[in-house]
Amino acid sequence: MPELPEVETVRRGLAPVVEGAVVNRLELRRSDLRFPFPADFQKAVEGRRIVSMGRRAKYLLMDVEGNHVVIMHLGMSGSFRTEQATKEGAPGLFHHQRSRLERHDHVVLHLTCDDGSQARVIYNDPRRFGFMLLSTRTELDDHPMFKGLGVEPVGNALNAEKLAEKLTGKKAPLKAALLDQRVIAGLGNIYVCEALWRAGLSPKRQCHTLVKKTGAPTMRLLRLVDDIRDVILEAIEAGGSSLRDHAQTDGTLGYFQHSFAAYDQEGETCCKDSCCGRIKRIVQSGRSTFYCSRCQR
DNA sequence: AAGTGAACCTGAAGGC
DNA sequence: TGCCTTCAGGTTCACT
Repeated sequence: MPELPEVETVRRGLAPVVEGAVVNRLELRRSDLRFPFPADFQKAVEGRRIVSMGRRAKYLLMDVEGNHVVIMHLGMSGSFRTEQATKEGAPGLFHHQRSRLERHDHVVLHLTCDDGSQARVIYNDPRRFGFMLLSTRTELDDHPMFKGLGVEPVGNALNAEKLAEKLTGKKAPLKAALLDQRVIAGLGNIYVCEALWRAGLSPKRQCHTLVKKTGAPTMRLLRLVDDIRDVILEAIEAGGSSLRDHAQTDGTLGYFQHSFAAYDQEGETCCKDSCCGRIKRIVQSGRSTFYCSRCQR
């Protein structure tokens, strides 16, 4: 479930539970996900207070007292859920309120929250493309995972001039460039398809055609930047997209999937104003692209 | 150098 | 029912 809006939704779900909480125990139920867990993972986290839960692109960043930062990525199928004991319940009751752990629950954070209640934060990931790594606040920007990462698609970081720079001279299809995390960090297959549909741009169009000879962005690139920003903000607002599993840590579903105009809409009529084309599915560098060949040029 | 495709891993869905 | 194939929100690595 992991493009930027889904990761941001997870961050917002986790923050109120984990911020200010002390990690009593970090339970690792296997030795690795995509990568082995850091050797000193438990030592860095156990007994310490969690300062904040942040995000960069599709990465979750958990700041722990003592300068450590846990870098977390959800891969394709990673999700978090939280369980909290009610404050009213006697401490002993908590044990009975907990659900059983399920298949693919790989990591459990046992917490004492800042209001004194007990909680568990459980990471589940069937495909194990996700990972957890350790860094420090001071070294974070130099971490190989973040070095070379592009700008965030929302806020002031993304602007047409900067994007034009990245696309100049590139013959690659637009779809591939927008998926490239070194260009813009946080977009994935869904939101690239949606942004291109909104901007009326073909995913097959070559990147350099959106840049003037002078290196300045074309009108169409300006439009694309706005559409990227809009679609990401709307998706965050909707709590992300829930496809095969839950997007939110309390088990509720995001609902942006009901707003898809292109993604996973193969065969549907294009709902752009006066366009009555059909959404097609093609494959680009091994991944599905959904678009309307009538209005996306 | 840049661009495409396979690989990593499991589960769900569809066809026969 | 079961078996087989295909596909999935990501990233990296090995080939043209």
